Amino acid sequence: MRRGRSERTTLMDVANRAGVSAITVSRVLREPEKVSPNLRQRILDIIDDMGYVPDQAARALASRHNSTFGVLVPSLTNRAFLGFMQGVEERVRDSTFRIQYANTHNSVEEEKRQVRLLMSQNTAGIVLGGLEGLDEISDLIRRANCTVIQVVDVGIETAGAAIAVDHAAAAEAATRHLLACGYRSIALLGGTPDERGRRRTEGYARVLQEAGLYDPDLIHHENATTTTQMGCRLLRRALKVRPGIDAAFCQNDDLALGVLFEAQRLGKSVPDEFGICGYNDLDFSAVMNPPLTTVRTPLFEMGYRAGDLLIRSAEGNAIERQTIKLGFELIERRTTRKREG
Amino acid sequence: MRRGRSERTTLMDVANRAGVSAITVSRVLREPEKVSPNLRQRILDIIDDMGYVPDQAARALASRHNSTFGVLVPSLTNRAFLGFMQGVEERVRDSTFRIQYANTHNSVEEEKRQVRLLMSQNTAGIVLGGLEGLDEISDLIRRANCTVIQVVDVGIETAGAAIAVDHAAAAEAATRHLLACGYRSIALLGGTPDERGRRRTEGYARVLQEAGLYDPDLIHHENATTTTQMGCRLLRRALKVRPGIDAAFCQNDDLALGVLFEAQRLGKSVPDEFGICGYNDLDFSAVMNPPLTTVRTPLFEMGYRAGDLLIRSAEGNAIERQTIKLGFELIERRTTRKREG
DNA sequence: CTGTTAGCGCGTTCAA
DNA sequence: TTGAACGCGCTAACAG
Repeated sequence: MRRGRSERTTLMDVANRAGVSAITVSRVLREPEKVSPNLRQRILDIIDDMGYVPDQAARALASRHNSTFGVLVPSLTNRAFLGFMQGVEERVRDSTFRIQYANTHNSVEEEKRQVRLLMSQNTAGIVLGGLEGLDEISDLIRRANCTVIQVVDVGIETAGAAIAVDHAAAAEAATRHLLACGYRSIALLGGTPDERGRRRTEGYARVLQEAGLYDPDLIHHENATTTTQMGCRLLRRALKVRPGIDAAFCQNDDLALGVLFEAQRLGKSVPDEFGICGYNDLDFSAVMNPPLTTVRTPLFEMGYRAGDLLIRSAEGNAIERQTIKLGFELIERRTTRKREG
Repeated sequence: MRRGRSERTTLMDVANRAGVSAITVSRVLREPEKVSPNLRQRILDIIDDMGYVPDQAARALASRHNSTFGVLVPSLTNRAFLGFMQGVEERVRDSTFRIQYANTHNSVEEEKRQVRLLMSQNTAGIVLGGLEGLDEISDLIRRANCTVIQVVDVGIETAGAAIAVDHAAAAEAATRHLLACGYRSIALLGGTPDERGRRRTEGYARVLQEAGLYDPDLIHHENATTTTQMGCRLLRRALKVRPGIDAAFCQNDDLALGVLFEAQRLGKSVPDEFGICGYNDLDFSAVMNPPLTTVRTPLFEMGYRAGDLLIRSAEGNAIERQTIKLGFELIERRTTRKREG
């Protein structure tokens, strides 16, 4: 039995054994209907017997295309991106395309490296889930020989097609809701402030400024991906700086979960004494005690639409520079009081 | 300006512009010290200016190797795998290798397809995070022309190197702990029962059988990835079938979180009336109210070690058929009573 | 339905 | 330090 780094079986090996030419074996694999049934079956048996696996590098080189999509996400630990990835998968799953993910760790440099790597592989299409270094990367995108779908915020100039959500407006809606519930000192808690986060912060600040309630000392970030433990820490920190805060708008539901736990531990009753609003409507949010008021972003759909654009483009449809704008929804549950009036 | 699917810039284009031969440009990229500084810089400038990106397919075909590792996980939604993936990343991050992930959706067929795809690309190494269809896949592994690291349970025959954890023993420890706390009717709650899950179930069943407390109607699964909402549903189902259950051993902490929420809603006090033990010690487990008793598995380290094996192997070290066995730890927190006696 | 010829873009090998 | 010739494994285009 062969083992380890043995020489690879090639198309030619199979062809020799079958007594046909290489192209016939190639056809059996790609256009089986063009080969007579008998011969086809005989070759398939030989392929199976020899354990032949086509070399994608050679295939990609010869045909000048590749049947995998690259999906770049800035973080693997942020559950928001998981919802997004599931959407892409769902759409791509029963096509002939495969997906490969890569993690850019919120780094523009890494993102550029990964985009280059994907381009180097003649990837059929790329989804860019991040939102950093847009200027630096748009040059790369323009030069790409494949479709690139960007997931961005509204109002951002993109080099190609894009899926956009208005994060600033979503944050405004959440902040307005907290005000409408009668909360007056609303903290903003978040992790590494990426572009999306900055836009949410803007929306939050705008509403509080209008209401004359803005205070920069209400804003707290840690430089890492959001976690539930971080939520606990941020609430303590916020309370230390401004003991009078009566609500928190969290940049992600996992933070909100931690805030709830910590508030309970501090003896603050939610929502009466302290209001919490999350972001993204993750799995656990609906079943917490009390259930979490949050902003639902169409994570899955964003992924699905991105996958759809990729596939349609790969099938030869021009998708050009369209930007698909998707909405959000404020889900009022029980971590905020009933609205006044 | 060039845009869209323009012809790709090749090594030859760069060489022509520089007035040198292709191989010199190739050397600038791979063995810069072998090209005179002046020429090197001039070529680098041209490469930059033309936006040349080497074609990995051609490179892989010519050199017969590739500098990316493939990491296959059965699920993206299971946070346990995220910890694992982070471990791999951490080890691989500042090497010259890149990582590409693929999701096998707990499907043996998909796993085989992905392994074939990776092999087709002459991937430098593969990590197999799943644990399904081992027999069917070991043939593929043996034929692989790259190192394959499997993440498995102890006692499983693997074709190559492996990282193993004794899931049955971990489940035994958890179940024994619940018994020691005085719980007598212990439900087992889980998602899609993969091989790991089956082994945990075995460990759980063994301990309860010894104690004369085993009852198949205590075991509940849903055929999907575990979620917090699933935890709520499973607890209700378990209580409907056996109203007298006084504890739950959950196959994953997110289930345990849901079980806690649901128990609170049902007015059951945790840990006095109802005990909960989780699995994996996820981020939120330490800060829940009350904090979760759980089994900590070395997810990050498993990934780190897998990445390490891959790199050492790619650097030419023989890593052969070793199996690295890693331990687990029962973390006693407050969702279980103090042990009796 | 099957085969022949040519070449994808690069790295290896050997020579200058 | 640089280059020429060749081939990696496969597919496109055209023949038969």
